[in-house]
Amino acid sequence: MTEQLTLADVAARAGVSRATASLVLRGTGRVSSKTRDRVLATMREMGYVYNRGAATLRTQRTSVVGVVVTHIANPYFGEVLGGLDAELKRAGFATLLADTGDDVDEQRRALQTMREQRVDGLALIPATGTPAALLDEFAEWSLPHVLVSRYLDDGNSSYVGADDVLGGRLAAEHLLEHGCRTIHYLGGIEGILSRRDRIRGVGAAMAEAGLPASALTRSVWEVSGQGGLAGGRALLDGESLPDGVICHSDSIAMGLYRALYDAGAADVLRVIGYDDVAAAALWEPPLTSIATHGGSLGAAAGRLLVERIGQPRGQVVVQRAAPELVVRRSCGCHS
Amino acid sequence: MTEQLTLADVAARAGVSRATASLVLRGTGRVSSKTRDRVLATMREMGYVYNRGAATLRTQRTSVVGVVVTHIANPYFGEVLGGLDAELKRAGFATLLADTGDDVDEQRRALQTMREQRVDGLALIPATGTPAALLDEFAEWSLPHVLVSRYLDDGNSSYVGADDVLGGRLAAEHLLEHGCRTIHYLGGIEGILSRRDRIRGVGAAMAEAGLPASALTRSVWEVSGQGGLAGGRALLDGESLPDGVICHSDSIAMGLYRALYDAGAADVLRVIGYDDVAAAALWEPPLTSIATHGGSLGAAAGRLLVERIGQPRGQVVVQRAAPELVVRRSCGCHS
DNA sequence: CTGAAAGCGCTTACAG
DNA sequence: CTGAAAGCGCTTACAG
Repeated sequence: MTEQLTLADVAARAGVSRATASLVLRGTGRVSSKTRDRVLATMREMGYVYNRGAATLRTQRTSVVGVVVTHIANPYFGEVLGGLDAELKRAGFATLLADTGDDVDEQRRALQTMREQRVDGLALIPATGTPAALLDEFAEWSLPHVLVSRYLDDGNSSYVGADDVLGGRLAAEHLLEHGCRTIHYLGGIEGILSRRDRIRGVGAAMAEAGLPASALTRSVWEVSGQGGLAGGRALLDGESLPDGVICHSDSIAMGLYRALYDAGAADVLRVIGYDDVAAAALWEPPLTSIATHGGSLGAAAGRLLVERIGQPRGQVVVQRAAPELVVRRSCGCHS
Repeated sequence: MTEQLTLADVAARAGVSRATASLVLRGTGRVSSKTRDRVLATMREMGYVYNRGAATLRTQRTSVVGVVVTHIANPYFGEVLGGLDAELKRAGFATLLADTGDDVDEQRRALQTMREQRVDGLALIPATGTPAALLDEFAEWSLPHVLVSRYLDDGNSSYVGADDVLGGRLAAEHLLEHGCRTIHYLGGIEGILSRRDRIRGVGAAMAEAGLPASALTRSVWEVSGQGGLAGGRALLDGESLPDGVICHSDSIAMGLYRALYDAGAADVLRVIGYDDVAAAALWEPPLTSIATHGGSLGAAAGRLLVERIGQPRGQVVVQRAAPELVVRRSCGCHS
């Protein structure tokens, strides 16, 4: 920031032209190894720091990727973000982060910043209520991007997420094996695709087991411990309890258990959570959950994005990772 | 990325010079409002996007701030990061993120990236084992920075964190009120300042209560659920149990409870956690914890950093936010 | 294998 | 109140 040592300074000291110094810096062949070593040594000795921004002006590449998330503090998204960041770093990109708080206007502002900073690509967990038309704008800007975790169906964007239909099915099938005849799907925001898909998977498994559609009930709650708590209380206040509950997230499952404990009825329900966050295994009872492996999902998104930055005209890829049922005890299994 | 519409294009269309267009863009007075409106309208109409990188080359300011953390997926750091990001955004800075995985070498690389990107300032949660000498380098680079959550005592850096001595004291005093005569401090990494400070606070409170130094024991475990689980098992395997346990984090407390439940001894100990993460209130028993309010801590760090960027020669500020004891039931209180 | 020169898109004194 | 010109620190054909 102060010194502003430039390549010209290094070149002068090393007795070469700026062009040669630049060639050495970028490792682009065509320089004798003797010269290279001398220049490199000079750089180190002078404490030269590459000015990436200046290079950007010339090359039109920033080596920065935008990552726009809905809620950093959410442990699951934290895992996704960790995997994403690691993979981007490996490919030589820095991560420009923005948290939208799941607000569409805030997201608009974040995207504007990303454009002004000329990010080379964008990983986006779209905020609830994002119009699919937003993606057309990306195409217009020719901004390579990949959707993560939440899908917007414009048929034109790459996406990495979990196979939610399968996740719902796995949870339901396990509950059915336990003999459940009625299942409640607890929580999640109205209208989001992941919830619809999971419920579809649950419904399919139940239909195959010969259960009527009425055997599957559902309710909408904020995706958080508080949402689960409120949902759990509502469930307990209802006229009849379902045999099993599939929660939209582990945090909802934890809130549900809080309600159950408060009512002195912790073992009255078979419960399955979703995401398999770190605390799930520690919970009492240990939470049976659908693992979606946020870290590797983020890493996959990172790899895909890097690929798209390399070939902007490449194929649209929609990747749905198979989730896994992790059986512990909240479903009624004993280990 | 493609179009590359420049200010010159806008100026030509609006019939003014590039200089005037630039003045309009930056809102730096000296332009008739008629001209301003015309230029602004032209920008909108043409879909012009400011190229911040180009401006940076001239102004030497990037409007980007580096945030280097040890572990994004940690829910507590996620909260800190959220508060930090919100505050930086408010001041017009974008956040360049790097996760070090608490590794010193990775941290070195992250800092190099931050320098190459010419960030205007830096918020750092230092990795375990970071030499205090690192901070001298920052001064050398004249890079405004603030340490967050973990202190390095170089007497020359601004810092925002929780008052750990007080936190330890609050936890101990509450346990003492419950009649505890022996206390174990569970987990945390050997040698880190926060652990030392908390233990000091615990020790002081116990001494004031007339207890001998031997009444306070401690053990070192990784700060995670797995660390807590291992620590809990070790505790149970020991010859005698303490009356109360103060955990270095809520995750450790959760791991401890897993060990207790597995041993069928969930209520044999009075337990206090640390951080008061969202799941603490849902836990069974609801976790009494020391709240450090990660979000507002992050926000405070953001404000301080913005201030330092504005006045690099300003005072060094060390801010220790007072933590609060949140009483729930794991300590033995009944609500 | 190396050097001279133009140019990336802005901002900022300096004239007028 | 507005315009012409220099310059921020790089990279990249193009000569030699």
